[in-house]
Amino acid sequence: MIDEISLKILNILQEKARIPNVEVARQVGMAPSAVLERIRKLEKQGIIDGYEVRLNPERFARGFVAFIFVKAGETPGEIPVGEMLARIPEVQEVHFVAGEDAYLVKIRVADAGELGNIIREKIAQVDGVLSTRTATVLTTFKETARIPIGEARET
Amino acid sequence: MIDEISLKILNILQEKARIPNVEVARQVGMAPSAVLERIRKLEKQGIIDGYEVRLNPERFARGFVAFIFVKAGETPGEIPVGEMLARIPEVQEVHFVAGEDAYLVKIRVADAGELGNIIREKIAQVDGVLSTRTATVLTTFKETARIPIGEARET
DNA sequence: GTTGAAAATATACAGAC
DNA sequence: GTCTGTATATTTTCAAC
Repeated sequence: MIDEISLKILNILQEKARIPNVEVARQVGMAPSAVLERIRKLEKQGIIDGYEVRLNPERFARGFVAFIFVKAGETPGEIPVGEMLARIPEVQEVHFVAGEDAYLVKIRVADAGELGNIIREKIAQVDGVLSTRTATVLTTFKETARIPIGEARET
Repeated sequence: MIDEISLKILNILQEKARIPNVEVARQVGMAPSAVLERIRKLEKQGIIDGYEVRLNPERFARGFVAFIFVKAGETPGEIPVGEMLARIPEVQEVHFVAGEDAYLVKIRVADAGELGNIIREKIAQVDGVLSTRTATVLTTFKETARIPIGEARET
């Protein structure tokens, strides 16, 4: 479904998404129009989901990362706790994890103080939340949304 | 350090990073050249870190997410466990978290089987790794690297 | 920051494979 | 169906203000 050339194009875009089309064409050795057509098709097929700018969190007072396990006892018929948590702007990720009826929440804030405020004022207030357990991050070694492609694992 | 106009530009780019410059200029009501100059400056200042294409993980057999707590007893003088974990391609995030001498690892794989393989063959093999505890994700409610800007929180 | 013109790039399209 | 090559439209770049 995805051939070698498209994989190469995707790899180039993963490296540097704002690269001009002609440059991509040069790197894969094809005419720009052909590359453009492929990219448009990858977008329409939903293989390319979109393009994002990556901002430096430190520069926006968002350098402090924490993961919070949120235990919830859902009440049927209401908005799921996960959706309520997702609406908090500082929250970047909300996953429901197996095994303990809990959500795992990734959050980015300025410092420990702000973290405490949000847990108390926003997370604990969500209907159905029973308890939270927080793990604050001291050092980040890797943080990317990139997925390795090229080993012919396409579906 | 960042004024209203640059914030607006960043918000537009966060919405849709591959938008043409002239379109950004239209939206902020300035000349394209001025917008370009601002963007270049934001890039040089490291406020804009880069641009990324967002690929659909499902289409690359990477729809299964898990978080793994990796307990480690570091041996001084060697490569930190966190760095070794970061080198595993399927691993998207590695954080050292406070309180339990443990790393929190986010990983994307095809399925539970592949997860088991990687834990056994790659993670458990890293020098200094003592034990792992895995939480597999059943549902993801939110997953973004976007940080809310605009509330004048800039540093 | 703006304008305006030159250069580069993106897009659409016709024809070859 | 995908590629190349060409034309046309749009955007980027850069100098002058």
